[in-house]
Amino acid sequence: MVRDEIQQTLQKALAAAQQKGELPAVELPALEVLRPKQADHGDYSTNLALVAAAALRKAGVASNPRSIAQCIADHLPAGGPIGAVEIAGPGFINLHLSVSWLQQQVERVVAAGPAFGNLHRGGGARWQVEYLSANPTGPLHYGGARNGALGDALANVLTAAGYQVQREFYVNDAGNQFNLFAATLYARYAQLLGREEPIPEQGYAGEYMFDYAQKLIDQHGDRFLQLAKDEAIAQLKPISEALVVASLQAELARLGIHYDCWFREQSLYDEGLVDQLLDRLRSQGDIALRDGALWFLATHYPKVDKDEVVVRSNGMPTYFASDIAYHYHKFVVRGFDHVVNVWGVDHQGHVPRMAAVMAALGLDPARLTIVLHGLVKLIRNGQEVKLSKRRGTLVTIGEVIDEVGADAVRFNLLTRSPDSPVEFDLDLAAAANNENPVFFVQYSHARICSILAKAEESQLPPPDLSWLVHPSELALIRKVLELEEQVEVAVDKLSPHNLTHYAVDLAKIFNSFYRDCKVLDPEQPHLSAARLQLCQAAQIALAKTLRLLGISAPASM
RNA sequence: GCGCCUGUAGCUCAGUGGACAAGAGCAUCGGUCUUCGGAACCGAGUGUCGGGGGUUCGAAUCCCUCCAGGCGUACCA
Repeated sequence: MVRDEIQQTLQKALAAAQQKGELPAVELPALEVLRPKQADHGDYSTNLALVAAAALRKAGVASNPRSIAQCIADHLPAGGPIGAVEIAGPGFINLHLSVSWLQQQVERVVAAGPAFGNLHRGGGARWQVEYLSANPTGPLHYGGARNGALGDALANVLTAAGYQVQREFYVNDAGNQFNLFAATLYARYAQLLGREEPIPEQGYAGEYMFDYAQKLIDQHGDRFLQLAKDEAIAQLKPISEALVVASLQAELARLGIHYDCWFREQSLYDEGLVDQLLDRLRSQGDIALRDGALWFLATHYPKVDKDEVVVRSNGMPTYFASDIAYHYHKFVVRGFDHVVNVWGVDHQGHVPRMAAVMAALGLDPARLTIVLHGLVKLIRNGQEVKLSKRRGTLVTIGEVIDEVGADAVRFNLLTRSPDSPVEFDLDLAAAANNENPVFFVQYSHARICSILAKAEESQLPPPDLSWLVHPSELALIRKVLELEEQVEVAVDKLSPHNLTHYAVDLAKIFNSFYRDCKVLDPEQPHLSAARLQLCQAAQIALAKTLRLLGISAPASM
């Protein structure tokens, strides 16, 4: 990656200057390579001299940042990525990339192809990303789209960065909600078959329950009506779970989301893992009986101010009991090096307690990262749409895709940083359909593909990249190369939202290049060949960015 | 009450210590074009970076405080 190379080069120049005694050998903080906002400040810059001057001053040595900068600049080698060097302002060292070096990079990008943008940071470490987990009690409401888009893009980015990533959906099929779901389903099933059967109190009133019930009838006829109600519901549970999971899979596939593993909460009970771990924690003094309930004493661990019930006084375990077993399963049974859980901020209260669970299990809490994201407020007709699965007033992911389109939904949600709350106005999104940045980006991609396709008709000489000297050509090369840094940022922050902004930038810079530089010019075959290869590089970078975001990169539209 | 998050252009949002103009998209206004796909390009205007105080050579960015909104603070998930 370019920035790493620059960083190392600067480090060496500094060391060389210190070794020769031209600069005092003082300890310095980590060297920062910056991206100046202004183009005439170079491609990269560093405040190294300013930092060094401050350190010297502290050590009692008089110093001048500008002369330190000059000294470091004098030790920069020629021939690498660095071209012109300037000392500017109070002592910034501004670095311009060398033109010939930039030209060569185009070939590197094309040679890498779809692998361009991949990094070797992960070293194959086994990571799991768990996202969108929910009760299997119906279609996913729109808020889930943000969780899904974020988790999925995160998994893509981590994979590109060299981690071995497993995508997981945790199916909460063990709790009260799922029992209620099965009981409701039974009632709807009976009703469709003509038997009077009220849905349970607090049951799932949504219309979609009739759809599930109809599917049951299609597959199993009326045979559950022959059974006693309790027995029927018990038998219905696994069948209806499979039904719901299948429809979740279909709904999520429309958003481009696929999982490696659908992990059933109930399996943790079936295997006895929950009991086993509660026993273990009890014997090590982290669980105690209080007021008839069993409590996990989270306050034994740092930053936690509340204990948490694991088994209610009525004998029913809470979700938290299975959460303990679940994370044990992730780290110990399956041996993931690191786990990322993507949660809505409404679960923020559990973050410190999960750290306590990790510690109690003898695991390093740093191996579990919880990415929180703001909730989505859906606006329709200027009014907030309240979401409730139980009352049946939900707007599903599928419905929003119908209105706005999967690519636009993902792009829109991935433009925001996870921290920020989102107000999504359906009318606005639908009305502004053609003005959506996602189409701008996709259009640019289609345009490049069209040029590449057209070029196949013409005979061109082998590309000589030294023809690429136009400012718009060089700007495009720079932007293409930036993808690697953008992937790194996304991994560091565990948020891919910078990539949507990068995609818009890249598309814009390509469009300017397209205006300024005619690619296929019969009069200039050598220039055409070089520009064509640059187009290939741009297509590779743009398609890769979109792929990481989970957005389609159409060749025509 | 306490904790976490958010407050940046008319709207939707980036930027979270660096440079004499604070950025993008949309919207608005003006221009380009006999086009390798005009779903394009070029240009213009718009900001008390929620208010106030502080730290720093340098603050939208760090600290304190206040205001506004969201979420959390259950033997719910």
